[in-house]
Amino acid sequence: MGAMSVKVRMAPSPTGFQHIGGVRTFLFNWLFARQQGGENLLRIENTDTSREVAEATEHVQESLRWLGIDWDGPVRFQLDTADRARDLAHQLVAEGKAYEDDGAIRFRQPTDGTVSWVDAVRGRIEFQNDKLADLVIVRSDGRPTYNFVSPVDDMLDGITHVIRGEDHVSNTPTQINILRALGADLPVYAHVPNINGEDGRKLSKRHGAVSAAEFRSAGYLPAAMVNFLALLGWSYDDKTTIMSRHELVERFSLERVVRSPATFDYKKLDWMNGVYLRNLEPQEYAHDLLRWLREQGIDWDERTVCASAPLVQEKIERFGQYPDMCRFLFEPVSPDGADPRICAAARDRLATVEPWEASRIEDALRELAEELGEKPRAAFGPIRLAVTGAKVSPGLFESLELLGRETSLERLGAAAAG
RNA sequence: GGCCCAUUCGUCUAGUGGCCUAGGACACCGCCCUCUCACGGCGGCGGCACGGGUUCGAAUCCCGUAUGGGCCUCCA
Repeated sequence: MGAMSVKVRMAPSPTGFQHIGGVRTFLFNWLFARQQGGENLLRIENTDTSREVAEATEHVQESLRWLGIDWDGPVRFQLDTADRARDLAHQLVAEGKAYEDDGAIRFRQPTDGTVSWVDAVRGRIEFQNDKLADLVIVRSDGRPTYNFVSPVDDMLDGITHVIRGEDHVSNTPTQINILRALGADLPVYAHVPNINGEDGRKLSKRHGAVSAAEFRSAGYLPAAMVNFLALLGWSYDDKTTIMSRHELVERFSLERVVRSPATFDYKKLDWMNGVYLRNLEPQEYAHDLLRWLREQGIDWDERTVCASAPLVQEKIERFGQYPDMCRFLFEPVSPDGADPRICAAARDRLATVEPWEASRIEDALRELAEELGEKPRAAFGPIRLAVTGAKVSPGLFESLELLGRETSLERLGAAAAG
């Protein structure tokens, strides 16, 4: 047969929410597996089977599904191999490669020489064996520990490439020694850099959104998230930034993953999401927007939402900005501060516009502005305020058309009276 | 404290000894467009952490220092 095929794994901890940094690491696993035509497993690193774990597990899957990061075969659980790991630990004891200590079992590290490996992203890394502590591999209560089960599972699953966060670099020499003691082949290790907040510390709540779910409810598109995340610690060349999922799969390589940690740039994500939003077909944009609104529990009229979609497509970079921008189409507004004189004149002029469509409305209002001796900018401001209740809105004429003559005149009238 | 890792514009990065008076993108600033906000166009600001080597030549190689991070749990 051909060369051994690639098999990687995504190994989340069931913590209740999926950190975006973890997602990035999973994305690298996924990109690598898909590009190599290999397998990508999902293995939950659980140590118990509580209801919380079950919910967290479901949450992880939901986040990955949202982003289109799929996995092969059933979801695996670290706990499932606990018995097997325990047996292997006893085998190591029998062979003198581990020993009992206060009821626990400790792995006996080699006392001299070095352990090293050629990391697929960081190059050669070497540790002195005598600096490695004898690791507890089975607790006194019989539960195997993470740093034992993890390599054991990798061995059992036939993992060829361990792609994980750089915080595992220090665990690697011990895991390698364990694998060797077990007589297993070593996988290729690839330690990818961390993602930090602006202060150089681990990305956390105080920096902004951190979980996949938060980005979802803020109105980011999966394709934009994937593109952005892929570029955090990896690049294709010196000028390409917008890449489709397909292009990413085609171009990804571990060799081009950088070694230094990256800072999460929310503004760049916003920009990129805007690019993706603007590139959507109008139909698709309206559809995605509507779906997002429904996910948020906002039940604004579907036809109006769809009709307003083209008005905002070039104006917002996240769906989360839509409600504030278009609320006036669905809820009453308060026209505080709108110049009564202009609003009254606009109401009178608009009353006879026929038919009620943007271009006619525009003609009428421009004429009016000229008659009033006002610059368009000065004349339209009060009208916008009266009709949309805000200083920023979609195009004024289109907004008026969408709102309808009746409501528009009402609002103008209210502002004229106020 | 010990071990390991990292260090190019504010941010993500290109760069693997001469193509670099260091390129791109985001952000920022200015101008243009313009009914607001955006979009788009044009221009600008801005960086090789520091110090020693090696070399005809260093962002690129070596050593040291500084700074930041990770691990050192019967956590994962």
